Amino acid sequence: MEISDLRVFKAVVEEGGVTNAAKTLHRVPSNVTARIQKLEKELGKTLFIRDRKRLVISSSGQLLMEYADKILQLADHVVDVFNNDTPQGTLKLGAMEAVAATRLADPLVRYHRQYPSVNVDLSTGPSGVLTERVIMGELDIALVADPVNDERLTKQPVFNETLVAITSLNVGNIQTANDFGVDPAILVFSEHCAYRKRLLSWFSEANVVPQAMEIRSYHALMVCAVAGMGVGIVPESIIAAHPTISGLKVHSLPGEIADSITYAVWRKDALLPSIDAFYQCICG
Amino acid sequence: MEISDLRVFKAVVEEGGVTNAAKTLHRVPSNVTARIQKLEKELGKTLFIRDRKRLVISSSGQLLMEYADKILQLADHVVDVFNNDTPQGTLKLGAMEAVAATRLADPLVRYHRQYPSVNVDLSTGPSGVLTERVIMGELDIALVADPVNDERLTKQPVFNETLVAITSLNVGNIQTANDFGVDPAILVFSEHCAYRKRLLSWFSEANVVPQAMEIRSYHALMVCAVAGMGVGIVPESIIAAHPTISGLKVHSLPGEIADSITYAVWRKDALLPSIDAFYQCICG
DNA sequence: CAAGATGTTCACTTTTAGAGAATGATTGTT
DNA sequence: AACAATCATTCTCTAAAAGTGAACATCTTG
Repeated sequence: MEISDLRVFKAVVEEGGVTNAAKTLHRVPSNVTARIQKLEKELGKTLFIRDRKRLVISSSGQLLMEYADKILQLADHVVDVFNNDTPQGTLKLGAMEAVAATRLADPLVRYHRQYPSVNVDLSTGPSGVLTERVIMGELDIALVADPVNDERLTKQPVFNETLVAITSLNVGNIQTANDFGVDPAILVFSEHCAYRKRLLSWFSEANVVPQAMEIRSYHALMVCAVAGMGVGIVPESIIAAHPTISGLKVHSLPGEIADSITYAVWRKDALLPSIDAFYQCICG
Repeated sequence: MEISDLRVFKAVVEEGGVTNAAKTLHRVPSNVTARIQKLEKELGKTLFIRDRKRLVISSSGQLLMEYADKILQLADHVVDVFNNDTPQGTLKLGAMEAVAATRLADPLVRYHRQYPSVNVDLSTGPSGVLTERVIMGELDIALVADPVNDERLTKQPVFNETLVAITSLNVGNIQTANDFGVDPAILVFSEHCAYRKRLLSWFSEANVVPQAMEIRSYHALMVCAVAGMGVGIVPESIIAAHPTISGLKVHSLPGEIADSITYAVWRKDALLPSIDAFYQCICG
């Protein structure tokens, strides 16, 4: 039983005969007869009552018709969905924690308002992991910092972030990596965090190897900085998003460390309308 | 897009590759590749991400998978329904009014208890019309009196009815058709009622041409008989079913008129399990 | 009763699906 | 590091199927 068989069957039922069905299907009557007979043989039931050269649908035929209608409706809907450029289905979105915490709320609200039939599935994680998941097809699109160059990916800048160092108030002004004193501790979000790499590269220029502490939330990270546990590196926007934390000293960093661009990355061959629509949404 | 295409697609997704899918489908890998490519070309989307000779389902593929699952489930269910001999669907049942009024309640309750997934659609009407509707496939099975012989039909006796004449109390005993007096009126259910024909044939033997009044309910018919409007012919069971009506005089009729058999009739080529099950139900 | 429809059959052509061997790229093993 | 195993794909060839068109039997209609 194939979808085309059901199309023929439905045509015969609706057009009320082989001849008319053949006309609407742009087929020849003998072909229609053959396919109906094939269906009847396959299902082991007579689908039509032959009443003096006229076909009248039988009870078995009506039973089949119920299913055929549903199946054909689904099949037609599939090609609709694939041809229409209306975003739908599930958008698997990835974002760094910092982005998810500060930049994502507004675009997501707009996106959902504009395309309510899209279900957004958000994962957070470090940039490298997110990018890999995009390449592997586990994510549709991700918002990451410092993405690798990969010919399979499209890469578009979406946010400019300024990274700052944060410490407690009793730390003096910072000009170079040496100003953190001997054996400094740094507070980082995760082992694979892109911002952490920048901080480390700054320290390594000054031949300082800091001790790293992983803290799994930006809020906690700031609290730890206030408590004098070490120096953290966060986007400026994170601080703006947590105005309730006081006793935090914010240090500017040199441009090559401070200026970070968040990119949207997605596979070049992933042409789902929901992906494109999301990118439009995050730009505008 | 055919159902077999979706089967191949689903196998590739579930088995995680062309090779294993080919194995479970008892096909050759090249064939599986070809059908996936055919699907991708047809839908205009890449269904799988080719990651160094490995296939990973893409977002478009997942979207298709949702539909494919539903379609395949329906398709499999169809063959289940047609192969299984479990009654289901809609049973289009026809019955004479007299049968529907008195004999049908019990079997229908039993039938519905035994096969709750069958929806019964009951029509009433005169025997000739019901029989014709069975032949035309509009009804699955009908309970009728005096059915025509038709080679397309199976005919099985199910009830023995005894027909009686009913009049008001002031009518004397009836031996022959002459005993109704001159210019008698007869009360009949409908123009095409099988019982009416029997009554008329009895009168015609006595060269009496009665006036016929059509009454569309057996209850009303009995009330009219009590009121002395004429003589009615009804199955004995109808009287038993209306014990509240008094003042009714019941006259036995000669055997050849009185003895009526109600038959179940259905098309020989209508092999729906629900039909067979109903016949079993009405016998036992 | 003739003329037109209707569904079916049959012989034939065209299209499509499937098999099988070869290839190139990748992974796992020794 | 070399080698075998695995995997998806391409190509050619064969088998199966879908489709065509003419002929036919039956039924309906004017």
